[in-house]
Amino acid sequence: MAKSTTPNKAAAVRQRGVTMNDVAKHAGVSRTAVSFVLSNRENASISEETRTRINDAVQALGYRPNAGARALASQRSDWYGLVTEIVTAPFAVDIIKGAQDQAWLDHRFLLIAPSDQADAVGPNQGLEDAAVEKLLEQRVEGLLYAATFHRGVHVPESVHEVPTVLINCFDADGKLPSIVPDERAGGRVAVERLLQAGHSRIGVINLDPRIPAAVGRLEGAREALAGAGLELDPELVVSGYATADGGYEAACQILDRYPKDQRPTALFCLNDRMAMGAYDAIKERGLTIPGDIAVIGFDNQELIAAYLRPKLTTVALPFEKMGALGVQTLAALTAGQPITADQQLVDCPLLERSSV
Amino acid sequence: MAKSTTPNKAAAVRQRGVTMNDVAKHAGVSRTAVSFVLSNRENASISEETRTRINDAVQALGYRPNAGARALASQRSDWYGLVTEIVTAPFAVDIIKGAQDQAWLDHRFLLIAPSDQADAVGPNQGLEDAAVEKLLEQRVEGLLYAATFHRGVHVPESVHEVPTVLINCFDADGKLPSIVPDERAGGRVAVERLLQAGHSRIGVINLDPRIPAAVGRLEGAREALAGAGLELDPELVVSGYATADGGYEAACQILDRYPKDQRPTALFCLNDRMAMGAYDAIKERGLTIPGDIAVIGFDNQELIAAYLRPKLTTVALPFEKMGALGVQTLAALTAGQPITADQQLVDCPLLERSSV
DNA sequence: TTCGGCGGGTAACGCGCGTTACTAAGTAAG
DNA sequence: CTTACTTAGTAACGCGCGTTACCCGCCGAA
Repeated sequence: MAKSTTPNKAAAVRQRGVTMNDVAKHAGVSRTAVSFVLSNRENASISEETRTRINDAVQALGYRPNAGARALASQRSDWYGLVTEIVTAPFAVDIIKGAQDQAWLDHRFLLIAPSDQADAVGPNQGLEDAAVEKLLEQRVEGLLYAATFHRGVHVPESVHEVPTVLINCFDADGKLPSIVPDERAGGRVAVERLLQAGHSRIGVINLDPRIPAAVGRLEGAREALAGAGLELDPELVVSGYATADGGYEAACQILDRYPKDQRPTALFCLNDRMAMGAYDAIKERGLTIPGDIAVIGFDNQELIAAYLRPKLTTVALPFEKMGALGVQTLAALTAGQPITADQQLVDCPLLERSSV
Repeated sequence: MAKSTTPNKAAAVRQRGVTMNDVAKHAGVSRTAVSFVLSNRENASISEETRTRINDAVQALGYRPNAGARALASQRSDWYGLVTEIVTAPFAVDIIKGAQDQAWLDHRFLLIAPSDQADAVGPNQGLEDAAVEKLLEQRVEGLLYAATFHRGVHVPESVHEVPTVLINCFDADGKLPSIVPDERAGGRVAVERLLQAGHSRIGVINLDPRIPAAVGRLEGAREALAGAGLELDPELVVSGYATADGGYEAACQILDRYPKDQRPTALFCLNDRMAMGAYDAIKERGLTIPGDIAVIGFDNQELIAAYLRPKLTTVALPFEKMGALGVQTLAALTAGQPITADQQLVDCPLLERSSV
């Protein structure tokens, strides 16, 4: 095939890398000694002199340990598997970042495999099972299972063979530990912020009321209002599609329904995309943000929130933190901590920008 | 530590998984036979009967091959390494998706390691080298190196130990093959679209003129105009920060500089964030999109382009395709194809929405 | 002198699997 | 009846490393 003379060393002869044995010979010691030094065992007695001889040999030969062989011999791979639809539908990528960073700190590797939960009945049916299977073949020590949006999920059977933690979703069968955003506290903090800014008549642009996010955030809003001695006016809550268009329409409804002096002075949009649409509705009516109407969002989709004009004050979904926490939890489990099915709630911090 | 009685099988006794030997015993044959069957070797002669006996045993015992051991014995890992800052700054996540999908098809695994090119002088100095080192310890057969935005990069020395392909960036030292978007063709197609819609006076909101994306896209715009017998009026090209604010200001300049009848009727924004700002400037002046001013963007940042109102017509950066192509190219290299330093250009398709 | 302990190592087994001999029985050709 | 060739398999080595059991020489104590 390769007729050109351009060298491709790596492929031409898959050159035997330098092994521990080579190092041992070079240093004039046994391979065992090398092993002891490299994994600096406490109770091994190697003189300082040979120790440096060995280290020198490692340097000289450019020795690089073979992780696979080590895994085989030591019966531990230092790998976690992350199976997620985020690979196919990147919305919550920061989960990967958080998990990756934490894993890196813990000297572990993340094997990322694609899932496709979203249309598990579609053509990709089985992809997920296959992914888990592949990960188990790699002898991962634990599994992380992450979703793009907060919801209940059914996981493949085989995840139970190994410690598993769910991220941004929870086990519909109630057996596995999970890590999810504290939607309720987030909703509370959002509305409290509006109250604090002097608003008392607050419109809510709601998501599909059946999803956990909507339930939690709305509940939080209610709590915040209650804390100020107010109640949530059901008339001020309008649901819409979770898009800019949906937000636009919902905002139009709310804004046009009342005479000027009864109009809400603030909108709590349950996600940033809807806030984006609400912006248009508000501007279209010649109103200013936050002067006439304050807007607060949810999700902190950077691309929207940070680039809207004025920049959108919003509640952030703690993807990165959830990812990190997932790895930490998994580390505890693989270390032998008993597996329970509890949910860890992670705070959704308020991000102050300029729309309130 | 674990005082609770909740079981944690996986950690309690790291139970020896069932091995090929177990399967062999169960089927009453030698391990070799099992190996032959499982890797269904052509030239091995195993009777149909024992073949099914073995397969049955595999099923019965729930045997799962140990990928690590296989890699060790066969001297091939089936792993590619992907080192990228995308993990830390997710903008071009779709590269990962494309690569992942293709790898999956090729029965290979992607080991994703973080880089931090962006601030390679910062606290993460060395992260990248460490990442490559770790990947090599895992005996990856090839490396993918991806950047979040199109530019020249310097790669760690050790990548040369193994076939390597750059994605969305190119080797500043001119040694490695790379895969980059065809910015020029993209710029051309964008402006051609505007010309086709009848616009001849086109304003350009430019990026920092030094980056490859700006150079290419502008060049393409120039070509398109030349194709229509027009020239690019330098006065109509305004550079700004690559943000919504930058786009807003640049658009203001262009729109306010001319009397109504000399005003450009279309804006080519070199990225979607700037287009987002341009939208505001246009709407603020009581103008409509695309009625009074047509707008076309670049990048296809879904979160912006698909949610702006009207939805933004834009040129897509082919992240996913580049990722896939990266894996394919790597596959060819690891198969022995000679390594050359050429760049593969990938088309940037026009995405028609509603702003033209 | 003998015994035990200690510092400084090493031989050798096994991790789970791919692979290359090699064997043993059956069959066909000479 | 040999010889040769196929069919159906197996024994055994090695991949690179962790780990356990053991060994050897030396020194101080009994």
